[in-house]
Amino acid sequence: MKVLIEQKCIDKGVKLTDQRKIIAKVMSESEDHPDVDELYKRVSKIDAKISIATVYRTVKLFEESGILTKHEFKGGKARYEELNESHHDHLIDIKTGEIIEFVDDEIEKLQKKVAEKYGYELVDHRLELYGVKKKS
Amino acid sequence: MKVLIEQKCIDKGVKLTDQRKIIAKVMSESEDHPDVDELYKRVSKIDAKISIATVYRTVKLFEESGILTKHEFKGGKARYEELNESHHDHLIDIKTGEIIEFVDDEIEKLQKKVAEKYGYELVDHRLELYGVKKKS
DNA sequence: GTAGATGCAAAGTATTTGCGACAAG
DNA sequence: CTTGTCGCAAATACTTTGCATCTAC
Repeated sequence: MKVLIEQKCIDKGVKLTDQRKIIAKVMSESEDHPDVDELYKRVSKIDAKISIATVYRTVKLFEESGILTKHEFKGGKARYEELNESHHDHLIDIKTGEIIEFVDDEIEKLQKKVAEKYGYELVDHRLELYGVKKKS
Repeated sequence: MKVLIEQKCIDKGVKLTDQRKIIAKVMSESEDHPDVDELYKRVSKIDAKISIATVYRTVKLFEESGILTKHEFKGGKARYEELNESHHDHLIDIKTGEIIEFVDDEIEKLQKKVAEKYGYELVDHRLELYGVKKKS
């Protein structure tokens, strides 16, 4: 069963205000990777009085609390996605903007190996593939 | 022998103004990945009258002409690097900001394979490793 | 000579912040 | 109660652009 962001806030001791509950709900229900503007539009439908400053403050707070993760894909605004157990990278369709999530254990291993080769411990990484759909 | 950016401009039919020659020279001589501000500082030492708007316009032009490449590493400003034959990715020291360039053919191949698995032709990619130096 | 480049300042984006009012625990 | 949050508008950081002038080819 999916753990709601609201529950994660409680678990992590993040104070729950009405605004945060709405933002949490909207992000929990989002299957895509909305940017702040899009998220603001969605929460505004539920409560038109929420300010965009609160949305910015909240996504930042959620990110720092390990609830959301921020992506900055090429040539776009920052987008947010719920952070859950399963790590994945992204394949972006440069024509349509569609985003496909993928996992490749072998690439993960090789990344760690590269970092180690240079005497580093891998703390974070970013792997994005940009492609166009092949005609089949 | 290293091909200067100025020569690349001639080859690609990019008009060479005094300002562009200076920016080309500074980038050709840069071993690092300067952001626009840093580049502006460097060119200002040669010609203090160059405006930052010209620097912005020029890096964009050079990027579109395939002479420079732009990086937007996590939590920083856009940085530029000369684009040359050898593709490479980056390992960034999150403590010092040091950037190490690396190549891993196996990762490259796997990326292409992942894209193909989803029916895409890989057009571009971004791979960045963020790490901390290990005590040896 | 002319299309395109430049410098300047103003405008545009995305995001952050100071502050007084307000609400969660 | 009291600490932290909110809404608002102003501020910031980075980048782009309109316009009159200038310059490479």
